[in-house]
Amino acid sequence: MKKYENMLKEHSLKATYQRMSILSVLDKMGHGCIDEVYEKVKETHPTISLATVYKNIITMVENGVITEVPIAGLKSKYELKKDDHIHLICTECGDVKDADMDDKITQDVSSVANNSSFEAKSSNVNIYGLCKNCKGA
Amino acid sequence: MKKYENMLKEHSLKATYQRMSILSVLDKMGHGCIDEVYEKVKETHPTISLATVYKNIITMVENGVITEVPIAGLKSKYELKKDDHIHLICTECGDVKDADMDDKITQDVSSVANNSSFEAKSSNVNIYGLCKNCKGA
DNA sequence: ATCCTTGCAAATGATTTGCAAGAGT
DNA sequence: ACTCTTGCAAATCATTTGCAAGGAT
Repeated sequence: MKKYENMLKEHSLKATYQRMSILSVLDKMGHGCIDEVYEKVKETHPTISLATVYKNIITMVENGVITEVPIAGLKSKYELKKDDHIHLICTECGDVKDADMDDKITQDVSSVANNSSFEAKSSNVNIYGLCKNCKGA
Repeated sequence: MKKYENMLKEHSLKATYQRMSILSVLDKMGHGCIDEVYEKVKETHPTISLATVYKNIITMVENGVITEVPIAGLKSKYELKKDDHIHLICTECGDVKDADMDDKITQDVSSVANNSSFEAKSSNVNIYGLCKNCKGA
C-alpha cells in the first residue's frame, strides 16, 4: 500500500484508504471501467459509495495519477498512468492488453503532429480485433 | 444527396431523409458528437427528434457507414467511415483534425498486433495536444 | 485546527424503449 | 403490401451535486 500512498502524495493528493484501494484494484486488473472498479473495491471495503469512486477517479485523472482509456462501443476504462503504449482491444470479449510502443511509432507519431503544427502532449493507440482466446471461437 | 443514399443502400439500409441529413452534416463537420449532429440537422429538418438521431447513429455504426471516435474527457464523436487515420485532438478547444497514417505506422501497428497473436481489424490513433490556434493563447 | 474527503440521497443529464402513425422499397 | 423508421413521451441508466460527519495532514 505504501506504493499507492506515494503515488498520491507525489501528486499532492491525500492518501485515503478509498483512493489507495482504487489504485490497488486498477493495478491488479490492468484496466477497468468505473463500475468494475466499484465492484472490486467493495470486496475489501464494502461501505465505499459509487459516488466516491466517481469523484476519486475524476480527481486522479485530473492529477495525472491514472489515465482514461476511451474505447469505441464501451465505457471508458482507466489504468495507472504509464508511458504511452498500445492497447489491443478485443471486440469480442472486451479484454484490453498493453503492448509497447516502439521508437519508430513514437517518432512517426511526433512527426505527424509536427507536420500539422500541432503541439503533441500524449497519444493513444488502440488496435481493435480478436484476442488470442476469441480467435478460435 | 445521391451520395449519401448510395452509402446507405450499399449497406442495405433504407435511405431516409433523416439518415441522409445526418450523413451530410457529418460530412460537412468532419467530426461531431450526437447533440452537435442533432442541432445541425434541426436547422434543415426542424422536426427530427433526438431519439431518431441516437437510433440512426447506432444503426449506421453497426452497419459500417460511420465510425465512432472515442475521446478522453469528451463524448464520443462520429465521422463518415474512411481508411484508418490519425486524429489530432486539441485538449483546449476540442477540435479534431485528421492526418494520414503513413505506411510506416500502418506496418508497425500490424507487426505489434502479430507479435501478440492478436488479429487486428482496425486501429485508432489519437494524439492529444494543442492545435495551431490554441498554441498561441 | 484546518481543509479535504466520505457516504448518502436527491437532482440532473444521457440514453433507451414502447408504441401508433408514416415513409421507403 | 410489407417492413422498417419516425417522433413523442415515459422509463431507465449514468453521472453529478449538496451537505453533515469523519479523516488526513
